[in-house]
Amino acid sequence: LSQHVKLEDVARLAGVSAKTVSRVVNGEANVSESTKQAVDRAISALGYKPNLAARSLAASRSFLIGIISPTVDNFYSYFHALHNGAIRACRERGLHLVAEEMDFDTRGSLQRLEGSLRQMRYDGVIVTHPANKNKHVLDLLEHMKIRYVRIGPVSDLHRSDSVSPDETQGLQQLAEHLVSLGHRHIAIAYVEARRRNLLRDSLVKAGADLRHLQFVSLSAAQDPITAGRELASGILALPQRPTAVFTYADDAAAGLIGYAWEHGLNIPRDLSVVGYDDGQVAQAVWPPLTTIREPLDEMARAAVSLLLDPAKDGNARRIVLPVKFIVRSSTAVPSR
Amino acid sequence: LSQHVKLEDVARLAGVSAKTVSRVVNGEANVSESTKQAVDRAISALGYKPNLAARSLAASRSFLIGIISPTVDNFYSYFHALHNGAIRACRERGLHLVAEEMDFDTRGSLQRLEGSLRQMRYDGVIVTHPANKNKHVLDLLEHMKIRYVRIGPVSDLHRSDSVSPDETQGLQQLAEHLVSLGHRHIAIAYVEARRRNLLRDSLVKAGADLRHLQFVSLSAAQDPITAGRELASGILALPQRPTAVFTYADDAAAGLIGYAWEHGLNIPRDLSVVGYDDGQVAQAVWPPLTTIREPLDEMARAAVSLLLDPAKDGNARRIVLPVKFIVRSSTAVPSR
DNA sequence: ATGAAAGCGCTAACAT
DNA sequence: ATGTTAGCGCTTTCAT
Repeated sequence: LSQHVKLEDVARLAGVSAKTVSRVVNGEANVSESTKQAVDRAISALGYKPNLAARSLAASRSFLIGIISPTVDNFYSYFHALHNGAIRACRERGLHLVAEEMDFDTRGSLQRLEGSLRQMRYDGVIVTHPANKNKHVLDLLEHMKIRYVRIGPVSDLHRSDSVSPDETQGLQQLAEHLVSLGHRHIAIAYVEARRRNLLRDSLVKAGADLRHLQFVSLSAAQDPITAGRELASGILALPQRPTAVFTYADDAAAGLIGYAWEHGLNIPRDLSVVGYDDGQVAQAVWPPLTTIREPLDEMARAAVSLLLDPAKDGNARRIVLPVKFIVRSSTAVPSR
Repeated sequence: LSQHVKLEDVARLAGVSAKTVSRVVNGEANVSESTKQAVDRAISALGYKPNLAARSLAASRSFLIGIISPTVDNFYSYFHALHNGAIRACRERGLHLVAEEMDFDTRGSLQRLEGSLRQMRYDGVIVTHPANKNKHVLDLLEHMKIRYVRIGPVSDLHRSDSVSPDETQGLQQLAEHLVSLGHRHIAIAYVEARRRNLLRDSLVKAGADLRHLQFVSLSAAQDPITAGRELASGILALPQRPTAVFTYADDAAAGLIGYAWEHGLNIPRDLSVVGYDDGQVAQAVWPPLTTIREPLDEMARAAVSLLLDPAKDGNARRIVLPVKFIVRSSTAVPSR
């Protein structure tokens, strides 16, 4: 595939003038069916996508829609928070952020992304979960020679610049918090083995007895609230009920807490609960959640920085930002 | 103010070449302090902003950063949902969405917006709350002759195209739901008088006795969760406690529910609760909230449509989309 | 129905 | 330190 296919290239292949190609691209009338087809064939053969900048300049329209909305700082969700941070970082540098939404289920989403990248010619691209783990997306970006930064926990660090949360310290603080409150029987509900292992090791380091820890694996596909309720039901049925539970997401913790109230338990008196994310839900439930917050705003800013000042050597750079452990009233001294 | 100030205009006023102006704009070295100042003066005198498209084309960089994130459908917040809808609607039409974040507190935010609008040359702009009620923003857009659509409830309908939720039907369903369950003493906690009045009238129409309704005004400035807790505390202290409460936001309902559990009340047995938004929080709390959902995705799509096909006559158009009333278990037959 | 030429507003490369 | 020239890739306008 060639790097930058132009209108002219298409015109040459189709054996028509550039203007005719332009007519086809813009769906103007006055094009015979036969030439239209010839042009369409040439376009898809070359993978042509019009250059947005050139188009905008000539047609004096931008093909961009703006949306004016307020800065929302508190109570946000993961992706929204990343977007906010990136928008601000861009603005400070005279850039703008464009969201490329991808549904990974749909066939053709990768192709659509490629088309979009072709025409937008981004200065750089930030890749979040789950695209940051998607081989096809990363391959595509590299093939198109587009600078990109992955955001979130990633393996193969050499592959590109990345910005990740560092959970070790936060999880250690959490472990010490629970142990110092007197918790011994602690349940860990996890989706990723990585985080389970980190927390397990932190708890042991904080003095917990490995034999008293319980691990419950949960599917990422499941709705977190339902998962939290099922988790609660499982825990309440246990002969030796833990006094504290860590869940992999605030939503799951919320489901757990709801189930507990419903069944006459009092949180945190009967069960301490720890969430993850510090999203909107963390403060909406009662009691508000002890949780862990990723520095999403700073992570997004760091990603923009990496994108904008190129590495001196060719090596992939990595920025690691510590998560923040937040104590609220969903954890307390166990009653037993 | 002139419509489209160009580099050349600045150059002429400053008495230098276009290239020199370009150097100043791009912060290149090799510009004497005196000419730099002269150029800067000319730039601000003319209100010059470089044309993004021209710049991109010449420099072969877009000044745009892309961010690839997944489609998130469930559990979203108001602005995020609007953005999602607009992003998709744009994509379907070969456009892209750029977020212009505005913090209305800061001085200079309007100027920044103006600069951004100048250089982006949006095909159209979607204006959400609270900017949709901001005279300065609307004046600016009109003065710059930029097509815009307001989204959300607006007055002065003649002023521009708009897309609004229609709450009457949804609130009527809510009113009938409560009355049919047997609720008579109902509290309405509101921020906007408009919505309070709508609900009041709906309740009366559904057969409620106006004398049994209680109205509690809340400040929009207050954190909704705290507001909900205070609301709960006020309601519990009442001699004649209502059997149902409507709150203006799910967050406030969440605060209310938390306070209730904490003080030994059972929701919905002792008190039915109704929220508004159907955001992430609505399903995270226990019991999940009976609430009202604005069709944010459709509203955003409608806004993009209005932007793209111009009105035949010059009249402002208005699209009204009904909200959806959603029954969950936070409302039930009163126990008394 | 199709083509040729000019130019959108800026920056790159090369002057001086 | 500053100016000149030639494009960037498309659409417009005007031919044919």
